[in-house]
This record gives sequence, C-alpha cells and structure tokens, in this order.
Amino acid sequence: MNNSALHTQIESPGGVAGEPVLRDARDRRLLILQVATRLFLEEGYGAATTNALVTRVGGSKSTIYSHFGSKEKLFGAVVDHVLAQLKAATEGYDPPGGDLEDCLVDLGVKLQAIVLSDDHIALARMVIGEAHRFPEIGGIYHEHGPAMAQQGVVDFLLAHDAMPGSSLEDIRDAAEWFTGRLIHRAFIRALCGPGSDADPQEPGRIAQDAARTFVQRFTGPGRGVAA
Amino acid sequence: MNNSALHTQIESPGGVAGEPVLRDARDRRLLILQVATRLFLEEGYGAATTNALVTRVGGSKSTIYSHFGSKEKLFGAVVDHVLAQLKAATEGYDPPGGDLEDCLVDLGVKLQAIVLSDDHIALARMVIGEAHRFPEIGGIYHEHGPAMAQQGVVDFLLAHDAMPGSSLEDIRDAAEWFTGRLIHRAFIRALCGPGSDADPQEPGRIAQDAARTFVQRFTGPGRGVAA
DNA sequence: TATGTACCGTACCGTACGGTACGCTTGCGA
DNA sequence: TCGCAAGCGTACCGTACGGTACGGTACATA
Repeated sequence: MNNSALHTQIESPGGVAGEPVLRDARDRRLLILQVATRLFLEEGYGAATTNALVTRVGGSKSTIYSHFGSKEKLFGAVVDHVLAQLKAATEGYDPPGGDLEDCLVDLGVKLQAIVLSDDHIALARMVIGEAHRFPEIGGIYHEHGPAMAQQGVVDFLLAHDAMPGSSLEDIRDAAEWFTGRLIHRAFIRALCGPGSDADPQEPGRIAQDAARTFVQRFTGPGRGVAA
Repeated sequence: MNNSALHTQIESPGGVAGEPVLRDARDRRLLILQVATRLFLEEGYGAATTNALVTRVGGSKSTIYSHFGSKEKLFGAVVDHVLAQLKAATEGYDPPGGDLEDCLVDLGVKLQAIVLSDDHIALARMVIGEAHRFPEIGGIYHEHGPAMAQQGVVDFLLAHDAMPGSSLEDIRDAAEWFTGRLIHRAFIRALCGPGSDADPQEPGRIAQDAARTFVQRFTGPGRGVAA
C-alpha cells in the first residue's frame, strides 16, 4: 500500500550543498513544519531527534525553538498539519454516477486508499503510541480522523437517500457496518507492521463485497429490524 | 471499560517494606516478568525505565539483566506473556445453548470484553507505537491477537454450522463483517485515548445488533452472492 | 547610515537513560 | 565445612537527548 497523495514536501536545503537556499525566507516556519512532518512520520515521535531535524532542515536549532517552543508543541503542530492534509485529500469528493452500489464501491476504494496510505498509518501509529503521554492529541486525531470518516459515510448515505425512512441512528449503525467491513482488518494489520501486501486486488474485492452486501442488507425491501 | 480478568499480579516486595520477601526464590524471573508487564502496560515502552522496574520489583538491576539480557528482550518476553494471558482468557469458552443469534450475542460480548480490556488496549498501543522499531513483535502480536480472534469467530461459525453450504472464503468474509461491526469503532476509539465511556450499555447493544444483522444477512434463505 | 528582526553556528548545560563492574550476603547441597 | 550459584546494592560509564546561550550575519526598512 503505497500512496503518495499526501506528499507535498519541499526540497530541503542543507542536505548535500552546504549553502542555505532559503535564507531569510518568510516561510521558514512552514518549511520546518513540513520537514518535521516527514521526520516524525518516518521515525516516530521518540526516535525523531531535534538534532536530526536540524540536519534535515538546515539552519539552526535556535530557529526551530523560536518558532515552536518545544518538541511537544512541534508534535502537536505536525499532527494538525497531517490531519489538514488528510482532510484536503477528502474534500471535493465527487461520487460517480450510477446506482448506489457503484457509488459505494467508489467511496469504499477512496476511503481505503486514504486510511491505508503510508502517511496515515504512520500518523496513527505515532498518535496511538503516544496517546498515553498526549491524550489531547489522541482526541484531536480521533475527532478529525476516524470520527470524521464515519461522519463522511453517514453524510454520503444521507445525500444519496440510500436508506429512505430510516432513523439517523439506523443510518449511523449501517455506516459502522460499512466502515468496519471496509477497513478494520487491513487497518489493524497495517498498524501492526509492514505486512505482506501479497494481494493488491484485495482492497477492490473488499470494497465490492462491502458495497454489495450493504445494498442487500440495508436497502430495498426486507430491511429493518426483524421480530 | 475496566476489565481485570487478566490481572494475576503477585504482591511485589520492596514496595513499602524494605525487607525483601522473595529472597532467593526460584521464581525470581517470573516475578520480574510480572512486575515488568504491569510497568510496561502502565507506562509504555519508552517511559518504562529499568530503574523504575528495579524500584518496583525490589532487588537489583544486575539480577534483571542476568535473567533478560536487555530491555528489548525483556519487552519481547512481556509481549509474549500478555499474549499468553489473553489466550488463556479465551480458552475454555463454552457458548450457551439457544439459537445462533443468542450464541453470537454471547460470543460478541465476550470478545468485546477481551479486546477492549485495559490490558489489551495498553498492549496494542505499545506494540503499535513500537511496530516501527520492533516489526517482529508487531507480527507476533498480530498473529496471536487480531488474527487469532478472527480465526476464533470462523471456528465458531464452523462449529455451529451457521452457514451450511458456504465456502470457507464466504465464512471468512462473514466473520470479518461480524468482528468489524463488533469491534472496529470502539477499538479505534480506545486506542486513541481514554474516551468518554458515557454509555455502558453500548457494548451490549452493538453485540445484539451485530448478531441480529448477521443472522439476517448471512444465514437462512436469500443469502449468498446476488447477480 | 542606523536600527530592528530573523536567522545562523556552535558550544554548552543538565539530566536521564541503558547497561556494567564489583564486592558483599545468603542459602543450598556435597 | 566448603564451594558455589543466585541475588543484592551501589557506584559508575558512556551516550544521547531536549533545550539554552551567545555572538555573529544578512537584509529590509527608515
């Protein structure tokens, strides 16, 4: 699962060439944030050293500490930054024409691509691993990540009037069925390690299964609470 | 979600009383392992200090290093230990009588209790957070945790002949639907932070929804692949 | 030309960590 | 009684980290 949709990295100065390239640039802060984001995502919070950041971004540690007051605050800014990128990747989603099942397949594939993207997995690992030291950041991630995705599915179902006559609670439950089926297994596996991505067709297969079964179960005749 | 089913802690010496209680005990190693387990689960890998372990377990750091060669190896032993406890908690599961739906509700409630237990959440956080540094341990956890749970549901469905005539692949897919619905949302939420456990009836409600919907969709007439 | 601001570079501080060395004590078995 | 394995306590080592200090530099504005 290799996804580069979220990469907006800028060339970092100070790498090979000793001469600073962006000297006195107004967006020094943004550059630091972007490089720090890549560093944190690659190394994790604990292993990402401020000295390593200085090496990558070029310049001086003092500048970094003048923009962000501490490593913890920088971490918070990085999480916000990645969440904003993830949100941007979801905006402007335009479901294709066709019947509900086709739309659900499309939505499912897109959702999987974002949730299972390298950047999101790295972010989730980091946030989960540090949830205990930074509970607030864990809450922010959950609110703007998983909870947002869940709400996105609910909105989709409402916009398509996929379950006419159903209560909002039923629609929420249906959305949980859908996302659980779509994501759960692959997400947990990805969080646990690189995993053997032996079958590149698996995401599509699961999206189709999720969509088909969803339509059969939650829409059309015979749905609703039995007994 | 407060679950103490996994706690088998032994009273640690050296806490208040200065006199060592288990001096020269043969099971010094086990005691260290148990205390280390609690320490790691409470503090996380990075924040769990070997000095803190010495303070809690009593005795000397040399002893710890003579039993386990390094902090990393101790970590591996702790993960194995917790996984063994989790496995022990699932063994001897005896589904109640009654129809399939009742059995599924019971299975669902038990599964939730284990997966969402404090110890398992703490373990999962730790493993996920360090999956990058210890990919092997991530694999071990996944194999003996999530994958095992998944297989347990498959075995349950097979033992109850819940989906007669279905292929093994269909049964696996059905088990993924069930576990995804059961666990996904609450598990992710728990991983992200303490969360507001406002509704203690939620697990039961979800287990019932999962069981009822599962029976409607995957068993009885009208199931199977459409079109 | 004077001044303020942002940044650079480097040296440094205090601390905390994982891990080791070493001499002492205790209790068991021959 | 002796030796030996296991454990104890403490001091210590090397290192790496987050964070700070400080003098110097470039540039924009007035």
